[in-house]
Amino acid sequence: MEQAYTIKTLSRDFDITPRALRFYEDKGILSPSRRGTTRLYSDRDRTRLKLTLRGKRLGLTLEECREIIDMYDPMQPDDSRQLLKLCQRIREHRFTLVSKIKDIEETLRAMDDVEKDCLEKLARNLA
Amino acid sequence: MEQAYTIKTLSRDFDITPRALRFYEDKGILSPSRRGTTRLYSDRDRTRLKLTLRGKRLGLTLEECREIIDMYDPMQPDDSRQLLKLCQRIREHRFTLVSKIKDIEETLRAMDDVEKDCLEKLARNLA
DNA sequence: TCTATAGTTTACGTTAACGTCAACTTTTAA
DNA sequence: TTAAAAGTTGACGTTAACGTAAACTATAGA
Repeated sequence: MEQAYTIKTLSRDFDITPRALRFYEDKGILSPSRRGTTRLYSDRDRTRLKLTLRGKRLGLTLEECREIIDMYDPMQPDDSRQLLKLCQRIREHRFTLVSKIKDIEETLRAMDDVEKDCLEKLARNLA
Repeated sequence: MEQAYTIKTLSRDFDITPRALRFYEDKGILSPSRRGTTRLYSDRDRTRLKLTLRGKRLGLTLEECREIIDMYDPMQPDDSRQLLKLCQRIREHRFTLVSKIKDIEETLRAMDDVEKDCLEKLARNLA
């Protein structure tokens, strides 16, 4: 069954402000229905929000988040031309994500080195 | 031997504007020396810049980049107290990086699903 | 019924990360 | 020597992503 969320519960669940949720609506990321004048968020809104926040953590802008989420939204076209385009976009996106992982792994390696030096110094200090 | 880079070559090498380099200097990330009034960037500046841009790609602010880079900068203290603190910061940082990798991996999985659906639809269209 | 609590819109404020002049100096190549 | 190219310092402009305050409305519980 379709669950509906108020702006407060959703903001609590994801630890963001109501202001942010309204802002995301302005940007076309969320599109809650209304009971009277009050916003009611659907499960679809919920997952789109989740994806948005994940994208943000990875350094994407809200606009980029929206593009990608729209692109992957369940309702895919039947048009072969569009489908092919989607596949290509996926390839590109995968590429940037993989290179991001590489960035992170390089950073982790550097951190390991520093940590090693650090522990060695500590050891010498204790000796 | 110590290499020195002009603002133009450095901006070309990393594909950013001179304005950005001056801005990073304002923010305490770079500290080029001067020949007269002209900036001369060292190898240290170069690696700090590289790390900064990597941090940016991962969604860090310039301030966060600076903090982390300063923290990891070769000249580590000898004070055990400081060294221990550094180790703890490394642990925390490692944690956020690892969770970022998880975010990416989840995204990649979702992309795989979409791609699969996409290719299946394409196949049906051709049949 | 009345008040407290959520919710709404409108609008201006703020911070980060530069872009974009403008006005000036310095250096390099012809 | 002189003109073009590169560099410098202000200073103001811009965009993203909200924060914040004001002024108002709706609704739910005592």
